[in-house]
Amino acid sequence: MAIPRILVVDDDADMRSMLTQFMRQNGFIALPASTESEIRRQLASERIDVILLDVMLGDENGIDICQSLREGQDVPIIFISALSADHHRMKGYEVGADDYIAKPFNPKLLLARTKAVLQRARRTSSLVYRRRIKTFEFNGWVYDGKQDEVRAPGGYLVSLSQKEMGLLKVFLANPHIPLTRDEIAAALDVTGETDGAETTGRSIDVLVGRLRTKVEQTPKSPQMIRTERGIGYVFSADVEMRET
Amino acid sequence: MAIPRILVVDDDADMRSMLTQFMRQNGFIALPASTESEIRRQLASERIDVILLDVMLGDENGIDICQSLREGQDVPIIFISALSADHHRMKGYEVGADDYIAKPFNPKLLLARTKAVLQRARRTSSLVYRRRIKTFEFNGWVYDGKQDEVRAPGGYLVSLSQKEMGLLKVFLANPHIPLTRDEIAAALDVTGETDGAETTGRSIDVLVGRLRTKVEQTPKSPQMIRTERGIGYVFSADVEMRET
DNA sequence: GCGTTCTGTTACAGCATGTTACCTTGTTCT
DNA sequence: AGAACAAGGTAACATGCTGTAACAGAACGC
Repeated sequence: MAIPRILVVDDDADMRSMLTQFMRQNGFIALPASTESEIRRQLASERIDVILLDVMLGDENGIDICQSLREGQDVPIIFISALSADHHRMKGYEVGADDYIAKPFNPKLLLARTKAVLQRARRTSSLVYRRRIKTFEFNGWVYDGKQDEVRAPGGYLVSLSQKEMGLLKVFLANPHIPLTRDEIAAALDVTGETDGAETTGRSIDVLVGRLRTKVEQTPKSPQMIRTERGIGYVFSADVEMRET
Repeated sequence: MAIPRILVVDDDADMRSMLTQFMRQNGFIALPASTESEIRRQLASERIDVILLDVMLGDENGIDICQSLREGQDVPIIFISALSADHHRMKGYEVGADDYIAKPFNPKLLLARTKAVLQRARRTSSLVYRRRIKTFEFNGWVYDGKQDEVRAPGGYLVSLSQKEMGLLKVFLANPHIPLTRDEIAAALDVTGETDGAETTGRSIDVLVGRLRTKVEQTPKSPQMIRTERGIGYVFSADVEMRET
């Protein structure tokens, strides 16, 4: 594919130029921006493949910007932030970011994540569920994004742990697409301190098993969450998404 | 038949010219294209026997293109991709590709596959079952593509392993056509890293045997999956396909 | 601080798949 | 027809992958 174009958004001039230079040295086309209006101007005039967005932009708030961009756009967004507190906020609040990196960050990690996000975007919808989509329906089940809760076919509320819920959302955002354990892990640990390549052991398997016991009628012969031997897992139910 | 005409689709100019030249040196007529609209223009104005399609086409997505081409056309398509992750996607999501090659690819392999696809196309429908076909019926048996499950004449669910299921699908897509072990192996492992010529040993035989024990009433004298001595196997039942 | 819930790790058991070896069946040549 | 050979069938084994129970540490709520 053509060279990826990255929009670097930061109101601190040093940081901005540092980032753009770094990305350029690594084979990307990096464009700087410092305010929301600049972002919009760039988006309108150029093809942009991914946005690196500092959470704290002086007056403007990165999270708000992200959400408002999401209204119309579908460009992948990676957040950068110094505050570990933001972390938690992002986790709970579904902002619509595709990934998240803490400052000071490991350059290699930033590169790895950027590439991962690009690849993902190129293929299909991104791994991360988007905020504006409010509800998912599958096989009579409903995930209500507003309440962040899941209901079984009868309408009964099913309580999932955070990770289980996260995993389900990853599946819902990628129905019929086989996901590797690594991809799932990357999508779940927005925090992931580890370098890209590593495996977390069998934790994904166990998590999948736990989710199956809660959402599959017969966990022993799963209908929705299928195993792809040697590859990973696929969510094989048709998923309907609604915004209302 | 006349000289085969190949449409080489890649947005990277170097890659495109490399591929077209290579194919020309090997006796094909190669036509370049870089966008979906170019593909459609070529298809409309020329006879095209096979399309080599890069999965990643900058803005446009090869997989989407493939699917949309499939709506109207039946031209064989061979995917080319650098990402081994795409692999998995293609496997799960039944895209309608006829074959798949990883980049960097072995030129000999590319040639072999292209020729194989051409021959196949000359015979009948391609080896790969198409996603839009939802259901196959044969001898009272039903393969339900939506659930990806198989039911015996009484309506009983029969559990097949992934490979067994894959093999069955290959047969269903090619009823009455003798398939060599190589063809079957190629259709099953979309991964096929091995060079074209090799045999995988007896694994196909064993797999056929296993499938027979599950779907043949009398596995000892198989009715549907017949052996063609010195050649391979034929699925000799009439298959009815439905989309609903 | 203390119990509860969540999450990751480990270990073991059970499949799925490929390989090998031996047997059966079919073919070919005298 | 019979011997010699080739090709396919399949049981038995080997291996690697997955499911899951059980444990331990971490996170959380009160």
